[in-house]
Amino acid sequence: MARARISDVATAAGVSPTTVSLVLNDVESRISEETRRRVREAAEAVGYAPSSVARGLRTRQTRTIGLISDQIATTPFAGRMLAGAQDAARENGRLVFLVDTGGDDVIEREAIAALSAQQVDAMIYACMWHRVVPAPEGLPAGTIFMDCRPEGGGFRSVVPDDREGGAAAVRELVAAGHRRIAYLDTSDTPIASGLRYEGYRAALAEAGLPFDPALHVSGDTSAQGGRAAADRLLELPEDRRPTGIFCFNDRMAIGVYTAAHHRGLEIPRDLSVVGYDDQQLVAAEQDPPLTTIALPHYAMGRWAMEVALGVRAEGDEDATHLMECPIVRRNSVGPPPAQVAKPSRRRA
Amino acid sequence: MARARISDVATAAGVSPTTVSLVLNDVESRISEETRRRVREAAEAVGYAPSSVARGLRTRQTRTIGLISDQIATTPFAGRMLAGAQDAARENGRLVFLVDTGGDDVIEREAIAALSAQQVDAMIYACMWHRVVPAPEGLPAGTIFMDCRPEGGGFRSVVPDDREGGAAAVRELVAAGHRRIAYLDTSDTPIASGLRYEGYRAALAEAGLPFDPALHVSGDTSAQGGRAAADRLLELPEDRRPTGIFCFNDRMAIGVYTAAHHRGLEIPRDLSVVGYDDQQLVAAEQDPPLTTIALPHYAMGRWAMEVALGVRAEGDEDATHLMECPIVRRNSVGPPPAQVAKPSRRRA
DNA sequence: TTGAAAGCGCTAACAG
DNA sequence: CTGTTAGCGCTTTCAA
Repeated sequence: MARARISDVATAAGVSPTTVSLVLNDVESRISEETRRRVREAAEAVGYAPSSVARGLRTRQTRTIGLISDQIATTPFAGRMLAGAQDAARENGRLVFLVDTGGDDVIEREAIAALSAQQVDAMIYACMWHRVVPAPEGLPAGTIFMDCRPEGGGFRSVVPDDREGGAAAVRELVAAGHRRIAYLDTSDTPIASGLRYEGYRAALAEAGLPFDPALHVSGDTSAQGGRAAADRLLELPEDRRPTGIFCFNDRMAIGVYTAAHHRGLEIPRDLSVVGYDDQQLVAAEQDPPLTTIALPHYAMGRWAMEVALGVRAEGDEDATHLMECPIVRRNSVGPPPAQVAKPSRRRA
Repeated sequence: MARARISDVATAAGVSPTTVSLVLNDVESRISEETRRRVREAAEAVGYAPSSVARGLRTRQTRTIGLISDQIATTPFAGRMLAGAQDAARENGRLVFLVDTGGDDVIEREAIAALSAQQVDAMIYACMWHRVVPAPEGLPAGTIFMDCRPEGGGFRSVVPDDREGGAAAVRELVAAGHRRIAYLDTSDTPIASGLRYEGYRAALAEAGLPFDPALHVSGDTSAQGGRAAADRLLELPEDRRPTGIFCFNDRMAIGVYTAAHHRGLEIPRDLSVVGYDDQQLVAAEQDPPLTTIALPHYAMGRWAMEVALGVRAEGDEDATHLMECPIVRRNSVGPPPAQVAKPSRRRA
C-alpha cells in the first residue's frame, strides 16, 4: 500500500488539503476546534506522515544538515564529535547527512556538490585533528569549521583551547610540587603541539620555574615515539631528570609508562605523567589510570551544530571559538620523589 | 544569486527542459550530438546542478539511505562500520543519513519516522555489539540488520562469525604447541561470548585436547575484569595452569598482561595470549603487540550497504550472513614454556 | 473559518 | 529528433 497523501486526509476529514496543512502545521489558529479534531483523527486513521521531500521542494528548507569530515573511520574521537552534532540536530528536528572523504579532494568536491544538490540547510566541515586547512571551494556561506580553522578566515570555527589545556596540565604538576617538568612534544601536528607548548611555557613562567631546553623532547605520536622520547629524558643525570612529564597525547604517555617500567620506575611514586586527549579505552585502562586533559569533542560537535542551525547566537561571521579542555584527574600524578616535595613559591 | 534551474539551461541552450533532462541524464540517445553539446555547454555556463529534492519528488527515489545505530559515540568500532557503509554508498552515488539513537526507544521510533518521511531508498539498522534484538516497528521491508539479528527473523542481517573466530584463536595456540589453553570468557554479551566459546570447544576437540572446566573463567569486559579472571587462572598449580589464554576481547587481554607482569611472567615467553576485536590503539600498542582476532566491521558495513542498494545479490530475504573474523598475528603468542613444546598429534 | 489555484523543479508519457 | 503537458505532494497567497 502506498503512503497516504495530504489529499487522502482531506477527503477522509471532509475538508480541503489547505485546511489539513494548516492544522497539522499549527498555523492559522482560526480554524475551528471541531475541524482541527476531525483533521487530526483522519490523519491518524489513514496513517498520514507528510513527505519531507515535497515539503522541501515547496519551502526550500529541507531540515537536513550536511556534515563532511576527513576521517571518521580512523580515529576514535570522531564518535564523540558526531554524537554532539547529532544530538543537537535531533533536538532541533534535523537529520544529518554524513560524508567521510578520507581526506580525498575529489571525493570532497563531489560530496559538497551532492550535499548542495540535496539543498541541505547548513553544512559543517570537520577535521579530526586541530588544523588550519584551505577552505574547499563551493562550501556555502555560513559553513562551520569543526576542529579546524579555514586558512584566511571567512567562516566560523570551533577548536579546542590547546594552549590553556597545556597550561592546565603543567599547573597540575606544579600543584603536586614538581619543579622539573618535561614536555614530551611531537612535530606531527604543528598547530596543537605548538599551542600546548605555549601553554607549557606560560605555566612554567607563571610558577616561576625556569625553562630547561633539555626537558623539551619530541617523538612521533605513538606509544613507540613516546617511549623513545621518554628514554632520552630518563637518561638525564638524576639532578636534571624530570619528575613530571606532560605528554602531547595519551598514546605517547603509554610509551612513557613502558620506558619507566623498564627502568624500574613506578608511576606516580617515581615519576608523574599527564597525557592529553582522554582517549577512550586508552587513558582510563592504564595501570595506573592516566591523568589527562580531555579534548572536548562532544562539546565542539554540539556547538558547531547549534550555531549552524542558528540556535546559538554567535556574533562574528568569522570568529574562532576556543573550547575548554578540562583536566581529568586519575592516578598518574603524585608528589615528586624525596626532597623536592615542598611546593615552590612563585616570584612574579 | 539563486540556483540555476533546468529551465534556465533550456533557455540558454535554446531547447526545451525535456531535452535538457534527457541529455543530462544520458537517456534517449537519439538527441543529436550537436544539441547535446549545446545543452552541456549551457549547463556549464549557468552553473546548473539538478535539485535532488525535485528529482526525488518526481521519481520517488531519493538516492539516500538511512542508517540507524544504537551507539556510535561510545564505541571505537563504529567508525570502521560506518566507513564501510559510507564507501559503498558513495561508490554508488548515494548519500547517507546517520542517526544515533543512544539506545533510546523513543528516539529510535522518531528516527524511523523521520527517515521514512525523507523517503530514503533503504535502511540499515546497526548495533554495536553482536546481539539478537527485537525488530523495531515501522522498519521498511528490506531493512538490513548490521552486527545484530532480528528476533524472529524477517530481515537480512550480517554478523561476525564469532564461532569460527574463536576456533581460529584456539587453533593458533594449538599450532604453537599449547595443550592447556584457557578461555577467558564474559557474561556481558551472551551471543558473542557463547559463539566464541563454541569455537573454543570445537578447536579443542578437533586437536584432541581435553576440556578442563577450570580453564574456563569469566569476568566483565574490561581490563579490570580480565585481570581478575586471569589471576584465578594463574593461581592454579603449575601443572594445571594454562600456557595459553584466549580472551573474549582485547581489553580483557590487557588485564591478562597486567596479571602476568605482577607475577613476573613474561609474554609470550611464559604465557601466550590471544585477544579478540583488534581494537584500534589497543591491541597494536601493547608491549608486546597483541595477536588477536579482528572483528570485520568495515566488511560488514560494506556488505550491508551493498545489499541494501541491491548491488550485491543475496538470495534469501531472511538470511544471516556470517562474516569471517581474520586473525591478526603480532607478538603475544609463542611456544609454551619448557617441556611441553612438542606439538600434539591429533587423534580424531 | 475555509477553499481554489498556483507553483516549488524535475521527469515521463505522448505527440509531433 | 524534440517539445507539450501533466503531475510528484506539499504550502501559500488570495478570495470567498
